Amino acid sequence: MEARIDKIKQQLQSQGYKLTPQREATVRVLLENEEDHLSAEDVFMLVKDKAPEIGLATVYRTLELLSELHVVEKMNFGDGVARYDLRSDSAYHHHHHLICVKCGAVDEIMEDWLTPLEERLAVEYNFKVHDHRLDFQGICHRCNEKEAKESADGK
Amino acid sequence: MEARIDKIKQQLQSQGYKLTPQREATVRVLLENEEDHLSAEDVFMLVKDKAPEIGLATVYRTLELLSELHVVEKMNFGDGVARYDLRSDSAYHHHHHLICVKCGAVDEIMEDWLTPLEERLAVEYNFKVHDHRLDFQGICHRCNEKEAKESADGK
DNA sequence: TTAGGTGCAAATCTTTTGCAGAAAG
DNA sequence: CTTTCTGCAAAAGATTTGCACCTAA
Repeated sequence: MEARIDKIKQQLQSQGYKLTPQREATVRVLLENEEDHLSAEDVFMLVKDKAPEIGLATVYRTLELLSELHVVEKMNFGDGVARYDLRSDSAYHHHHHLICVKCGAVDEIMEDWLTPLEERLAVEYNFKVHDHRLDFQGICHRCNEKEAKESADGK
Repeated sequence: MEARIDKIKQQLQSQGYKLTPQREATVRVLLENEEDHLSAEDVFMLVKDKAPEIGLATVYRTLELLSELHVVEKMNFGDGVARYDLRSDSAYHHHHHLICVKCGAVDEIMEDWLTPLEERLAVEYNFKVHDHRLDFQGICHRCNEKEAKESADGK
């Protein structure tokens, strides 16, 4: 974890930015919640535990900055708030979501399924892909299992 | 076009809703601009030509209603506004976007590339897919061609 | 006549910005 | 010192809501 923070510090410094205590606290929250897709408000509340004096505007500014540096990915699931995800090297470009319409959970899958499609896009549409995003809406394995269990119980 | 409006009228009526003049004007704007991905504000301004007395709130309410009925698809490209797309039967479920990071254009491709992946999701992740969304960010064919031309001109 | 619809204005919610002071090199 | 950063409060934008009136079965 410290190694990853150091790396982000270097990324910031190479562009003339500082890793201030507020930014570090924000990054730590993202690191500690890598599984989730936190909104700015979520991050703000978690950061407040570490640094109670921080302002929401600073969180927004930090997330925006990290987003520009491609340290986090800013995304939008259509619920009116932007969500932010730490972008580990291996996740880069191979990062899809399974969004459960029943319980709201967002799971990630890290397989790289789209490279062949991107090649087709270049050839057939003359479109040079920089990045992509693939989300599936449906019923997650937890809800499927729960339902299977309930109907087995004769419910 | 009238046939499609009739169909939407039936969809509304089957749920107890009416196709009012305002709603019809809104649907017509969507039909006439099927290639685009209009924001609520865009729709509002276009609808005003047909029905100047309409209010923005009505447009929002109409788009929301049509969205619930799956007549339009509400989506979000990360620029802070929701965009709405008429959902033709054939487009249903096979509707991907090519978003140009240079000029901002959003093109659509209608191929069905994901069915095999959805089968894998069901088997490997026990995830039952209802819908999906696939967006590519990159450079569109227009920008690619323009750039090719400019470098050919020795620019 | 009754439920559904509408326009308007006000309210709400997320995100951004201006500014004066604080921190870091 | 000078640039970058911060917190606060205000502003901005998109969307939603309350309400009184309207309209069609």
